[in-house]
Amino acid sequence: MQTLSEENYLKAIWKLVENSGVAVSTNEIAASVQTSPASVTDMLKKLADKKLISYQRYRGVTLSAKGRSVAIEVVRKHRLWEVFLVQQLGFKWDEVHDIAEQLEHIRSNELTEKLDKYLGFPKTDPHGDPIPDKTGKISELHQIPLSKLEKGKKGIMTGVADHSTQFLQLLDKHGIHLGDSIEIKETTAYDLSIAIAVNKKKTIHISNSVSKNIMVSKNKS
Amino acid sequence: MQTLSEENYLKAIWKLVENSGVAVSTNEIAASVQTSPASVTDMLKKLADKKLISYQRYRGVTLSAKGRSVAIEVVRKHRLWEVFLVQQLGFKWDEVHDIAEQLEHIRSNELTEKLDKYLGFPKTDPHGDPIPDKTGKISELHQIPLSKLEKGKKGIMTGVADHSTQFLQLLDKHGIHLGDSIEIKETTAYDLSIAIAVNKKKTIHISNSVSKNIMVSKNKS
DNA sequence: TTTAATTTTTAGACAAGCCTAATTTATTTT
DNA sequence: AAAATAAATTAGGCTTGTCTAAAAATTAAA
Repeated sequence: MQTLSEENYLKAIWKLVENSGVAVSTNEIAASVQTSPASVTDMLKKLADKKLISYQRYRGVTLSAKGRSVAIEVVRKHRLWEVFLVQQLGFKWDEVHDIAEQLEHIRSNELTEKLDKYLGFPKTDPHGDPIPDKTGKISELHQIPLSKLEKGKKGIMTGVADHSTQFLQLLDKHGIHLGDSIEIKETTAYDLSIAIAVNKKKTIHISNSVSKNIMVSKNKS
Repeated sequence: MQTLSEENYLKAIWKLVENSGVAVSTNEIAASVQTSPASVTDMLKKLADKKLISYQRYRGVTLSAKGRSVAIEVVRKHRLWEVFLVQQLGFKWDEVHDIAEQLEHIRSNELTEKLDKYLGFPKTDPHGDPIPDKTGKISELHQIPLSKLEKGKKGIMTGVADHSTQFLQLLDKHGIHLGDSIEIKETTAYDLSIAIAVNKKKTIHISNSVSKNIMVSKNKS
């Protein structure tokens, strides 16, 4: 049984490892959980004692099988609750993160499974992130940033790399939503900004900092 | 903003005051939150500093207006989540307490209000306990223990005084549910046991320790 | 109304999680 | 390869919420 704090560390480490594929540093974890490096070192010792991570001083951290499964379970709950909040309760996609951060720590396997079933075993959360199944398996996404798509190519928007309220609201303002088809109409080498057609209708102009954070699944031509 | 532990103390004090109407003792609170009297004294000081309770050493405790409103908000959330767990997710009424104990601490007014609406603004939880409304108002129940009903009288079962899994499962086994009509068929002076007719059909015999914990709303004749 | 029993509080400790400041190890630069 | 820089760890402390044992206050009993 893990404490709330331990769960948050494991989740943070999982996300960092997931993105980089290599061992993560104390500083990275500290930035991720918003605490001091010294506090992270303390916690890493505890997690190592509990065999949840593999850790050697000054050498960085990776998750053990057990630690990974705890982390994935937390992520699973977070994303399921986000689906509940948006689909059932009518929250907007930029409003659910903080609430799901709390709900993800509710302890009851039966609750998680019943919620999953209630929601119809969703594959992704409201931001397009995959929801691990009960065994911890996570479906592959085959996404690339919109910024990597060449002129003339089309994709379906299936996710975001930036989950901040600010960014999500910006997409709302531009009328860009999960599932929309996006075609690259124009690219500008100077600032890497692009013009895109959304659902074959409105054409809008977005900067590279925006297109980097829009994830799309490739389509032919 | 209160800590999880503070919320649990306030809830416990509220329930004790609600039942007795008088100031509650350190020992009663200790029994209720399953801790030592010394720990309770420590916490009472903190709660008094925060003006959540009115407290003088050796003299017992009552809630301040602010403390009462925090406690009622926690109870409101607990009972709303119980409705969700039973009505939406299909939990049985004896399975939801521990999960609701966790969910009651989730912080988000918007979540509470949306959940309330989603559930159709229920008046009572799966055990018949009234759900405080958004302003903290709690509807009166007009219940009496089944043991106080005289021979020949009828009532509608509307609640339980004992919320334990054991007791709830016993009622299930007897086929006694919220909303059932109950008529006193026979009373036995010796052991205070009674024979009752449930929904005008099956007649069953129950002991006083059981009838004491079944709450009914009186009906004519 | 003094003594005995009970209740409550104080004293002193401890674990979890966090902090800052100082030190140690690793990495980069020259 | 030595010096400078950056990263990580240790040392020492703080708060919250808990504990046990001892002391004080209240209540009940003789």
